[in-house]
Amino acid sequence: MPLPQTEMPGRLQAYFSERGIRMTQQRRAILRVMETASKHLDAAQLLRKAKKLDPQVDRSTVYRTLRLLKRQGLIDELDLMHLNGEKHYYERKLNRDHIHMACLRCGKIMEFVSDVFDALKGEVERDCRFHIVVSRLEIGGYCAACSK
Amino acid sequence: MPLPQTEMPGRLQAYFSERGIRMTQQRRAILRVMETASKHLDAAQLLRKAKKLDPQVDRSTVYRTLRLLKRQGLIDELDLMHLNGEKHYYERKLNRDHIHMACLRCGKIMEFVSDVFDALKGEVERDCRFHIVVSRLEIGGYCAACSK
DNA sequence: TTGCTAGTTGCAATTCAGTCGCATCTGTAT
DNA sequence: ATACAGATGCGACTGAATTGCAACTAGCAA
Ligand SMILES: [Mn+2]
Ligand SMILES: [Mn+2]
Ligand SMILES: [Zn+2]
Ligand SMILES: [Zn+2]
Repeated sequence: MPLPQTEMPGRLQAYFSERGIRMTQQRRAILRVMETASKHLDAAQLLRKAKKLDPQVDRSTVYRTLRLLKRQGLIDELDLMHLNGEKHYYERKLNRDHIHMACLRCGKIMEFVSDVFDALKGEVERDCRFHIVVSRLEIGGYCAACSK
Repeated sequence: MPLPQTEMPGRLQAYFSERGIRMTQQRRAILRVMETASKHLDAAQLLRKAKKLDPQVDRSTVYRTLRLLKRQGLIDELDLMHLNGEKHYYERKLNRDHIHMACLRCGKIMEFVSDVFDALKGEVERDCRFHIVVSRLEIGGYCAACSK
């Protein structure tokens, strides 16, 4: 009978074992938060949520795990226009890349998936002979509600 | 006979007077550096260069002027994939937006202008009814030389 | 020219995000 | 069970950026 923590491993945990990356209590908590997060989290929010699953998680472990997840290409790092300080935000990398729009007035963050974006990346790879690993398109401006 | 500092005002200085923004010795130095910079500068580099024109320029004035230039839409702020610490980079906003690519191996920064990029921004404005003020597409990956 | 004043500056202290060194601990392979 | 590479917690630290405040000055009006 498997332990509760290892039941239904999320995709991030699955990647870790596939790639032979060591799993720890703290990483389990952090990965679970990243997996179930509904929105972009900064490191402090991630720490707070992870501590609820395992009070023993430390800030430096959060940062070290974020670095690992970035290196593995499992998460993306965002500025979200640094509307609120210099911190960065993180989200799971899903199948399809998306654009982020941040409203400079109300702070709302919107996401947008676009074939044109994919075409643009294809153009860069082809015309610049540049092998893309990670891409971030972040747009600042005014949302529909704030535009008028 | 005009003073040397006011001869041939650069475009940034011109914008300042057009918009009734006060001009100071320190701002003159900072604007001149931004105008003549051949590449993306971080705040510390900008400070060093500005000090050569006016040794009296202070770090906080550099940051305050950068904030002003950003608010006025005269410069863009970049991460350049934070390849070298958490600092940000700045460049004059020119007529045409461009994409930044950063090689994760050799650190080279490349720029790329693309109609597809412009089309993508058009799509965002139209489909999301989002009024774009500033946009940043930053790509990390491997340049042609480093790809093989 | 001369003052006036709102806006700007320098400075030092401060905040804040993120990193690091090291002793200790633990996941995993044997 | 044991060994040990690798991960962790802790606290100190770094580096980027901000701030409060007294002093200064650009730009304007008299
Ligand atoms: Mn997102
Ligand atoms: Mn950033
Ligand atoms: Zn809005
Ligand atoms: Zn390269």
